[in-house]
Amino acid sequence: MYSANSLKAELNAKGWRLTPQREVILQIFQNLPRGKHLSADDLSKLLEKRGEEISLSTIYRTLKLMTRMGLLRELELAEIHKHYELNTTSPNHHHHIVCAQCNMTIEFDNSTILKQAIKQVEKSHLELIDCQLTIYAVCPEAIRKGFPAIMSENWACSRAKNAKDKLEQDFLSN
Amino acid sequence: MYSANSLKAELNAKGWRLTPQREVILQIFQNLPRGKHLSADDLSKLLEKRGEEISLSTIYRTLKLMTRMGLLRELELAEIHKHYELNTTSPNHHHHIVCAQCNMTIEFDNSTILKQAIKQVEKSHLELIDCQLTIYAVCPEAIRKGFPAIMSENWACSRAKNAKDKLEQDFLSN
DNA sequence: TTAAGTGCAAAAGTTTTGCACCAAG
DNA sequence: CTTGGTGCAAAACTTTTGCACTTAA
Repeated sequence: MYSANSLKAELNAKGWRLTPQREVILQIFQNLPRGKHLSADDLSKLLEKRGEEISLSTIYRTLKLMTRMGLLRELELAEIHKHYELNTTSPNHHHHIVCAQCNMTIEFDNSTILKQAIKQVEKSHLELIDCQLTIYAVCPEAIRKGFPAIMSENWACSRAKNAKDKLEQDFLSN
Repeated sequence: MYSANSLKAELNAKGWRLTPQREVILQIFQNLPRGKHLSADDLSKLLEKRGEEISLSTIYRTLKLMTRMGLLRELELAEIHKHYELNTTSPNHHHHIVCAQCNMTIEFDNSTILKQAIKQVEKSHLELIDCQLTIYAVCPEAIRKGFPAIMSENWACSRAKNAKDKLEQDFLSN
């Protein structure tokens, strides 16, 4: 977990500055319940709700910066746009399964994957920042309903709906 | 490799139709050299160059459809927008390493990853469509130049530049 | 002090959609 | 025939940028 001080140190070492905006944003991600990700827009709305509004441009710039620094991971789940979460090593490092039909997302742990990533990166003489295994699959409900067609474009299985409700209930509306 | 006939069968089974546009698009992906990916826009330009223009809306709709069908894989590499390639099982199934600094992309094979994905999917009672391990790393040149800061926003290491030139030379301009 | 960071508004892209027409099955 | 697909143009979004003003170091 990053303190404001270590963030400052890391930024300053590169000629960058610690600003209140950057501190707040990192804090939000640090307090995000496991398994929740935020898009630029989610983050903006959340900040607004908390009365700490930060301009969208700054949000975009900060997300990009922190991703490049290796502090955040950029998730590309399903067709929804980019989401971010904290980039942590063990014990929270995890991967995702996404339903190709309804975008439902499940997290899972798997230490073998990280080991393989380390192996590959060493082979290419690179420095590892993050690795994400994204599995695209179809959930049983979607299969039953006749994947991959038949259903309307914005059909979502009940699991996906629950997950979405749960996200809002857990986090965005408090 | 999909023939026009098997594509037709798969589409028809779901109440969809085989159109010349869909056939051409699938064919393009089938003939794409290994390691090349196309964005919607690349595909559009390529088709135009070949004199088989297809409207951008149709391209977007087709890419989405084929991804949902499991025919294409949607790649989310670096900060560049979505790219697509054929979704193949062995021997062409592969994964990507992306430089967080310059977006250079390297492909690699690793059969362990697919095995892990199958394990995870079975555990959740899902049906596998695709799995992609994306490794974010920093290339040596970027490290030397002082990653993650100092360099300008659109700095790219020489490897990235070469890779980009190579793509154009290999494929887009012929 | 001074260079980096922010917010705003505008611009640049990318992706989606409504609708009339076309064509596959 | 009938229903799904296409192309076009417009709309909707998301993300980036130029610029004047702040502010961290």
